[in-house]
Amino acid sequence: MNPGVTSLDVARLARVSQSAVSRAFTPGRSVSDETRRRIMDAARALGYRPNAHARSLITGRSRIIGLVLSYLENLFYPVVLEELARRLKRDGFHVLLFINDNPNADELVDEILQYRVDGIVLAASTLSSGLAQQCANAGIPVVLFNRIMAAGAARAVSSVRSDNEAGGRALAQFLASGGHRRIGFIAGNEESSTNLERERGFRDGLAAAGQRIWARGVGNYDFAAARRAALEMFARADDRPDAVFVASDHMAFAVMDALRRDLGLSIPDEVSVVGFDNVPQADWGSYRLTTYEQPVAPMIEAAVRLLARFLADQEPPAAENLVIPGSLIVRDSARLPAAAGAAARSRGGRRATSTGNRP
Amino acid sequence: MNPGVTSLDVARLARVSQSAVSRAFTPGRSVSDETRRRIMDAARALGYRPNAHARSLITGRSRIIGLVLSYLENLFYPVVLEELARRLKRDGFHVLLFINDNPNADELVDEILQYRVDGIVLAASTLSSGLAQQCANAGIPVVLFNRIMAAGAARAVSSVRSDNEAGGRALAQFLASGGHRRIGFIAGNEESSTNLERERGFRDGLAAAGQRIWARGVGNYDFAAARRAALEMFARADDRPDAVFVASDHMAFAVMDALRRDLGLSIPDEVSVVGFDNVPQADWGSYRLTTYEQPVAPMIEAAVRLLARFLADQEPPAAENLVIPGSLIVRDSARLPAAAGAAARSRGGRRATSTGNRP
DNA sequence: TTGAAAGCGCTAACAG
DNA sequence: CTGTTAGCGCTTTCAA
Repeated sequence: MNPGVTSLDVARLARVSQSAVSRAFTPGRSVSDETRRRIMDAARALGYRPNAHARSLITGRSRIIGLVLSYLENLFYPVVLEELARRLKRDGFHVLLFINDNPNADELVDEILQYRVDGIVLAASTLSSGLAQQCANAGIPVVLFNRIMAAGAARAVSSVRSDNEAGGRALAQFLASGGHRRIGFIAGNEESSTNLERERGFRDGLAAAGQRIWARGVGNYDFAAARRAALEMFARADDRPDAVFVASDHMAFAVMDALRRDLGLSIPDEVSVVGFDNVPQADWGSYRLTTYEQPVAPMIEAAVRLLARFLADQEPPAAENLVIPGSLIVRDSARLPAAAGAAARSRGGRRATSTGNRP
Repeated sequence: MNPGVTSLDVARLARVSQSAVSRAFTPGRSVSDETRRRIMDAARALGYRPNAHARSLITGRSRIIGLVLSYLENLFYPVVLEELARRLKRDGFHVLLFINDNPNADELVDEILQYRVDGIVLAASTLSSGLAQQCANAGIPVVLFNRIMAAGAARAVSSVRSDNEAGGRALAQFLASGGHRRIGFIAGNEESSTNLERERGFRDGLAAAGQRIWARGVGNYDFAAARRAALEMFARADDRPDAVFVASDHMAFAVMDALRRDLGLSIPDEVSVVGFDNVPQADWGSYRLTTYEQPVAPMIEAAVRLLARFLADQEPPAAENLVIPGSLIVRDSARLPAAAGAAARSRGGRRATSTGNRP
């Protein structure tokens, strides 16, 4: 037990001043080897650890980053969370979690601000932009992850996202060149920037191939809703889509299950399905989902750098809206373009970057 | 912008003392309505929020709970995380995340202790018990979630887990009465308490039916390793298991995919598969996994109460090791006992509690 | 109910 | 390199 061992206790035991103890525990401050040793011995004997709250009170930095999420069932978010926590740990930061699915949450702002987090990563695609704005106004750096501010909102907020439009376009082109002629789309949350961009890119891509969306449903980024949308879209046996782009992998799994189990359709022989995100499950044997990858690690890296820039600069730097290129991940859930077919089928899965190839 | 608005600023604007401001922001402290109104107006005008670090410095409580996890790919952990964060939020606590897969992590202890968390939930099944012990020694309440201390370790640490043994037993009994005679087992991490208990229960259940484990593999709670274990276990086409219990759902998905896709086996006609956890994906159409549920919400509730008791008491209460009963969730991945077969097959899924039935 | 004063544990100036 | 001093923003006695 060491209830409340303070730096002063350590100082006394080591027969040095309190400041010496502080220095010994602050990397980069100069202390003689001998003094440091005495201090560390004393600290160990007493079980002393610096109090992060007291430190943050005076330094003005908490070394805590707030992460705001709305739900975790879609594995994309746990992946983001894990990646972010690991990345921040390297820089000595920690993640304080805020889970909130209430779109307009004033009290959430209060909570975040009370902890004096050094920055916020907002990865809840359905949360109002107002939250980000309020935090930014309070002087806290905010990075929107996998989303952008609603139109017209202030430009003090940065964002990192993957290239949703290019992804939608690549998927459209892939389906079109695969010979599909009745291509459906199942949307996520229709107001979300992710869905808007993916759908726009998809429409553009189809248009370039002389096609348009043949059928459209809304899944709201929800498993059950996506299932219902798919069932409805494929209800009429005579005039079905021959392919669907589902706006997230998580919904795509629901769609694949519905198509196969409820409707007895074979994928990709009777219908092709493609998704977006490339979550780990997309590679699972039951799905082998062709999808567009969101490169989480580079996105996190970019977000952390944005935050770091804020913390380093006196003046808040201008907001940036970063777009990280992703890549098309070809697996087995969609019929392949004729040319690529034979070649790719014999390999396990293929990656084709929309902005050039990666090894 | 409100860089550093303090309670003193608010006090001056509201023409009251700093203490009055403090009281106004502390639920349950007495302030006159008039004074409170003036203070709140001033606070709003200034954009003031109390500084949680300063508060914690003097109260000795941070209202932060540390959650230690090792990885999130198994959806069980995101579910736990989300449930815990939501539950704690109700009591005004927040979750500080520590992701760590290094089994013996002294510096992790340092990090946790520096933040003066009010309690720790340790849900990393592979992390050494030493971590928990050190935190407990430092006077911080620790609750082990879904695991227990290694044998012989101190008893100052509480734990909450589901009834792994009963689960293993129920699963064994279910498979045995389903007419299976060559029953395999794929273990998780062999040192983990979860695996030990599940395996023990499973062996007991088989023994009660006059059987023993026919084949055994190790999946280490890892997707790829489980796949390999399954492939190896089923390599000899002539003498295969007719059922497998896989120690976690997450591994069970890998096993099902391997069995179906690589070996062309039909589930449950040629082989039955059962898992443990009942993660959301177990209900997905491609798997429809029969499994034993870990009742996360009650487990979290129990964990939070344990923590609350610590915080309320002066003397740390005696450690408790709580076991929360779970239930068998019958779906379609395993052949049913003959009697139950016809009845259950026509419904979507069945729940049979090991300690009596639930609606 | 309210205010004045003290101090939580630490770091940052500044001298030496 | 080291110590002294002051004070981060808050809550808490204690008196009034």
